[in-house]
Amino acid sequence: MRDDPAGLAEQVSSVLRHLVLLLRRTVAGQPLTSQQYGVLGSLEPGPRRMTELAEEHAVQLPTMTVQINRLEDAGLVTRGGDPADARVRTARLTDEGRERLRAVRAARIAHLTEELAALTDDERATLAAALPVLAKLGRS
Amino acid sequence: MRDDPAGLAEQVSSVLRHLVLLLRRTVAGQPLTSQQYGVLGSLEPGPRRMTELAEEHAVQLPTMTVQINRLEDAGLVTRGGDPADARVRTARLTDEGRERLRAVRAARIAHLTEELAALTDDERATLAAALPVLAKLGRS
DNA sequence: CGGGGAATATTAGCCAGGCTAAGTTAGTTG
DNA sequence: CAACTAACTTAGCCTGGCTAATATTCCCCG
Repeated sequence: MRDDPAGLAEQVSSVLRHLVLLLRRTVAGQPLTSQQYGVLGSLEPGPRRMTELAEEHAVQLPTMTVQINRLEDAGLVTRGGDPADARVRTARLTDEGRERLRAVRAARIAHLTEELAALTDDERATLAAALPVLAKLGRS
Repeated sequence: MRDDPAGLAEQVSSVLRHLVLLLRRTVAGQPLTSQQYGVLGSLEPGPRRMTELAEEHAVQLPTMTVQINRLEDAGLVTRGGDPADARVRTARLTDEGRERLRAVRAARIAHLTEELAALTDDERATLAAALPVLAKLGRS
């Protein structure tokens, strides 16, 4: 019963639910919601336009507008424009935003590292082997 | 660099983000939100009390109250009581709720099954091996 | 017993984060 | 140059979290 796709699907579904709850707990109480953290992460390489951000986060444009508004109010990003097209607006990290991103990322990695440290070497190896497979899911 | 917990943590973190987005897409447009689906799933074996449901879903009691209110309005669950303790209230699936749960679950499993069918046997085996490890994360 | 604290739920009011619809401003094109 | 399209923003609604404030009911101890 473990190698048929349908049976496996049920197990995967159940594990995914568990991981979602885990992530929720990991994020609770941090100074950034996971969505805000995600957006900041997208800005790390440099300024991005609103439409790009919305697409990358699988979200409608108005939703991203509001997110950026909040981040701007918090002083973590600033808005800019494109000299070649006055319709487009860009968001860019402020220094404070970059620092905040760094700190939150460090906290998350530390948290996960702790979880992983509780596993055996074998378990970590098994997990590492499966990551590329998980990453493939949904790429179709 | 692949077997130190910290490096692994970064990879896991990234894959988790991907999976969260995948789940979001899977759920979009279905006749039940993932939270409602989750609650209905908890009711499948039989009536449950509010506190139990809240704990199981890692949510405060008032949040669960509201969820059940909505499901009740939708005709998918009914409330009951405990003859032995008049303080407790229980939620139970209606026939319609049971049918809805069945349909949504089938759709989700079908979707995941499709994803999994696109993998090779080896990849499925790798994934299956890693599921118990993933399930262990956060149990500490 | 009976009165007070603990347990169980609910309601109310707040916020984040989705959505669609409608409005604005700037390019593009016939 | 008028009309369409593209890029955003604003407004208004919903779900789903939270805490604080009630109600009820149970239970224990004096």
